[in-house]
Amino acid sequence: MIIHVKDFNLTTIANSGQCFRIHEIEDNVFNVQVFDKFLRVYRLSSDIYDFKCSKREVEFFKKYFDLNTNYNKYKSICKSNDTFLLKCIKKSSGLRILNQNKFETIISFIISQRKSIKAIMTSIERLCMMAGNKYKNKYGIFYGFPTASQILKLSKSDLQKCGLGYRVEYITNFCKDFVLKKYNLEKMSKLKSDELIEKLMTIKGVGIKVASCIALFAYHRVDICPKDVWINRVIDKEYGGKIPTSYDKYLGIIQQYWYNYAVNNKNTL
DNA sequence: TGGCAGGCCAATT
DNA sequence: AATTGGCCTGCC
Repeated sequence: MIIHVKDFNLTTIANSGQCFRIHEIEDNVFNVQVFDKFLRVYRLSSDIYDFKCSKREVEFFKKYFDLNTNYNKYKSICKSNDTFLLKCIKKSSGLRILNQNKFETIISFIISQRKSIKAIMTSIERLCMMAGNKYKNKYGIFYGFPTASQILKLSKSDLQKCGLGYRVEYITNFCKDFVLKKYNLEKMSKLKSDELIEKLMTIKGVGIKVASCIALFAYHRVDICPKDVWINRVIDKEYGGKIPTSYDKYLGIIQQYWYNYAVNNKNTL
């Protein structure tokens, strides 16, 4: 299915740190995995992509990639004298905040703490191979993201083989609570952003940073800004330690432009 | 090849 | 309220 879309760059998104299962396997060819779904994507030109899936699934993935949103409304919040942000936006065109699977995002960002993106990807891939559904298509063999009960079927030593370390108990704790329906992830969509963060932080192993990532990347709370070392560095060096309050409404989006610029220009920050 | 990586928690001031 | 040590492991 051919998709015409402006301001969408899958390479930038794959490296944006918000997702861990989008791989550019060769130039302009992508494997996209979202929970138990697989999508092959070909980039035909900067504005034309070929999504190899049914018409119905296209709607799912358009929502996933947030393609029904015009990002100019976010970009226009940038103050005209904020040359740093202007530069970030310019260098990060095509970036989008995904609408990710909530369960997968919670587990993934619990794993993310004190790990590099590469190490996160390795851990998640192993976890999927070990516990997820195996399926085959003409593009190869793939593994779905495991459900809570699939994760709970693994022994502690199996989980350790995924390189999860001390996070194992965080993950099994949450999976147990989840199957007991202590958390209704869909119902939590109704919470206000601060209440959502508070609720997410009741999960053991989820602090303010991980909760903010979940709120932004799975609940699409574009006002929430996860603050990692790079964002703190940007705030310190470019804004004298204080973020302009006029960005509040879309701070999560702004953060993503900052982050993308920062990690690609580590020497300048 | 040691130090660090996109934190969190519990204990301590 | 703010600071500190410990935690597991993979990666550069």
